[in-house]
Amino acid sequence: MKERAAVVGVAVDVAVFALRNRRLELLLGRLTRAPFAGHWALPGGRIRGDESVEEAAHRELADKTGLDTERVFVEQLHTFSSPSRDPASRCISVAHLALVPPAVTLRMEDKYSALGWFAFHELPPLGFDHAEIVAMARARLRAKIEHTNAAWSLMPPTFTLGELLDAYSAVLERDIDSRNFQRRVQTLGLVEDSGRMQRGLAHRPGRLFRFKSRRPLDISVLT
Amino acid sequence: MKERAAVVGVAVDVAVFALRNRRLELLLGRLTRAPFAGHWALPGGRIRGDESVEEAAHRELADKTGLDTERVFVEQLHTFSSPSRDPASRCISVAHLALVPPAVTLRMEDKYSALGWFAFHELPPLGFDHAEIVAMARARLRAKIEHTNAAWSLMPPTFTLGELLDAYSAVLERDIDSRNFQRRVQTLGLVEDSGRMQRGLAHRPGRLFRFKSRRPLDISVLT
DNA sequence: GCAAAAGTGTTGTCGGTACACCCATGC
DNA sequence: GCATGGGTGTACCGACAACACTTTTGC
Repeated sequence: MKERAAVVGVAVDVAVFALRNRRLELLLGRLTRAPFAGHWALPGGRIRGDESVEEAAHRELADKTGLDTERVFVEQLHTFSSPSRDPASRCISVAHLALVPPAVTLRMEDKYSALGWFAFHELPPLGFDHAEIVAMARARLRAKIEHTNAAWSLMPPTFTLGELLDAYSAVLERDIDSRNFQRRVQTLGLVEDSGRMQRGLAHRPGRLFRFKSRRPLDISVLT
Repeated sequence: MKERAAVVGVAVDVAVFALRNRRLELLLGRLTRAPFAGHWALPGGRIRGDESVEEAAHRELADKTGLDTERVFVEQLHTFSSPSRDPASRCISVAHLALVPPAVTLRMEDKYSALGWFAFHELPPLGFDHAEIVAMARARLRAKIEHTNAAWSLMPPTFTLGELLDAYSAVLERDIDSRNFQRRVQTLGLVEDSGRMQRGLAHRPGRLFRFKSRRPLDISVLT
């Protein structure tokens, strides 16, 4: 092999997070092909000749979830490039972080024998170096939630402030004072009252809000 | 071309920053080979078969500056992958951010006809998409300086608190109250008095400090 | 003495945290 | 009534910005 022209494959892998059952869940597929056939892994695959890695990540996500580019938060995370990370062939992976709303219908492909959501604290063993990718994605998610409005992407179209708090609380894994949280979100002026309320609960119903804009902002809802 | 097995080259490019002449400067090389022969560009090149992109970035840096891995801050920045970014061949670039101390002796290679430091606000036109890389590196640098102790890597072995302030001030491009800055750095307890003082200046000499540890920390010296 | 940068002390203000308290719904 | 979560008001407290003031050098 000529040193200066190493043959290297380029793939993308996407850590897709959603809030389901009031906890953080991650999307995984069960691989059908070697290496790591039978193992669970992040959705991903080789990039094509005419697309950037971002386009490849969006394509992967659209293939699996049917979600279009507009409704999903996707951000490049890190490029993993250890020469030994793929035992079958030299292949680097440009890992991405994606955040999607709770209601998503999955679509299978022949590359996977199964596709499903896993509670973040109950993940199966993962193929390749995906455990490392997941750890970094988790850390990045925490940082994004703390310092930006990335939680927007995890919410359905309308939600109560209590549900928004649940999102923050699930990602940060700590309790947040709901009273201070409410005030803070309201005074930031980034949500607007949808005019509707929750119904049919055994407690005082909350107002249903929606985001004024889905635009990403470097605004911390916390401190 | 088969869609699933696109032939893609993988390169690294490194945005190397240093503080020289009390301002922020960037290391550039003048390319000798097409495309963009004669243009200035970030130091970089293809990765080899047996190394990760981080190792390739460190190798580039060692080749150009002689600095070893211990004395340099290097961090992956972003992977640039537009199919049209290199007009000669499909090649993605894993861009890195590097911070080095002021006293560095450069070493030329045949890949470049010149190698030198440029004041950040007086950069020449750059080849490839390196202007975009530089912009992102600059933004990342600002964020690192604000939220971590990354400035450590820009300082010589000993320095006065005034010089440390100059570093922050040059990167953030704003004035900082030197009195509050002093107190803050001292009370953080991350520097220690070297016992020596500045000499030969037309004003009160400052104490020379050194960092207790070069370890990267997520500690903000500012607010 | 004067200029310039190194340091120290003090004060006011802003923002977050903690928490007491009331409201609305189903059962 | 009771349980549960929604929502409002307020007081304390610490961190930081602002700035007055002193110190130490070279000329």
